[in-house]
Amino acid sequence: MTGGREGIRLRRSKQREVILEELRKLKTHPRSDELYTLVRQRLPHVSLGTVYRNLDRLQGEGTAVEIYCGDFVRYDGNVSPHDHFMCRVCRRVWDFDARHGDSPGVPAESENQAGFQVESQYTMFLGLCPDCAAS
Amino acid sequence: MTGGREGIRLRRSKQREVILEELRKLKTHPRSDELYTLVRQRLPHVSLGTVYRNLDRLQGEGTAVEIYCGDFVRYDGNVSPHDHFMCRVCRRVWDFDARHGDSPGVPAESENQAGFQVESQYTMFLGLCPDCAAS
DNA sequence: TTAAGTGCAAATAGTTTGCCAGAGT
DNA sequence: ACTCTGGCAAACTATTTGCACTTAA
Repeated sequence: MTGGREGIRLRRSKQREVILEELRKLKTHPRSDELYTLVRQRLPHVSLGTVYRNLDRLQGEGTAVEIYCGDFVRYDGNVSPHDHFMCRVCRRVWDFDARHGDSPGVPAESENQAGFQVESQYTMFLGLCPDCAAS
Repeated sequence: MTGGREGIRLRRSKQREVILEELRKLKTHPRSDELYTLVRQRLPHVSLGTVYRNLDRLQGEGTAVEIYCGDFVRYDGNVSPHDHFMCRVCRRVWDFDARHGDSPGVPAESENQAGFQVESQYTMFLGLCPDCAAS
């Protein structure tokens, strides 16, 4: 198993490479349009559609993570399990460490609840960021 | 403090009442259009805009909770802290109990991280629901 | 050579909003 | 009466998609 779908030979592309590089550079969990602006500085002719198509593919491969923020989606190049804080005012997202030593929040024991197969999980903390709390 | 904004005298309305009743009847965390369909069975002339306006208001008052599912928002009439499971295939959402006795997932100790004020939190579990796992 | 990937623009779809009529206090 | 609230439809905006052209392999 290579992980790809049957019968489809995947190719690399400069665009996808740059998109992933720029995403990984950031700690800010950018929106698609923010990433689009950055990528365009290196590839002036990329289209927003290409950014969306590749982000969708990266997340399908497990190389990027989508963070749903209500009005839009933010992207995270850090795939390792970690949690997020979202400011209810400016809607920006930060990494947030709230895990205890004994893996809290893990589904009750080993078995899944009533046949639900948990593949991943995340905790979202909501509140005010330092900037918005100050104003 | 009544919780309302200054200078605005809030009124009750039949529409909002019915919307909240229908929302609370459900365990299914409906989308706006699903709720719209239900409410229209009791109030045939409600508009989708009214449903949105009232759901927004209910969540602003803390009477309902928005669950971001990517393409759309789901609503939950259960305001008490609890977690959710979302099926990655059908995108439906269920309540999910994964909390331990010692309040896991709470931000590190009493103080907030670097000035971030946590007001609420939730954990989302992602995976396959029994229905989609079977197919 | 061949089909995956892209650029572009138009289309989609969930949600929001302006406006005026209607209703709660 | 005063003004919050709703109905309706148009507007908005993030995202998706069709199509012809490029390009990796």
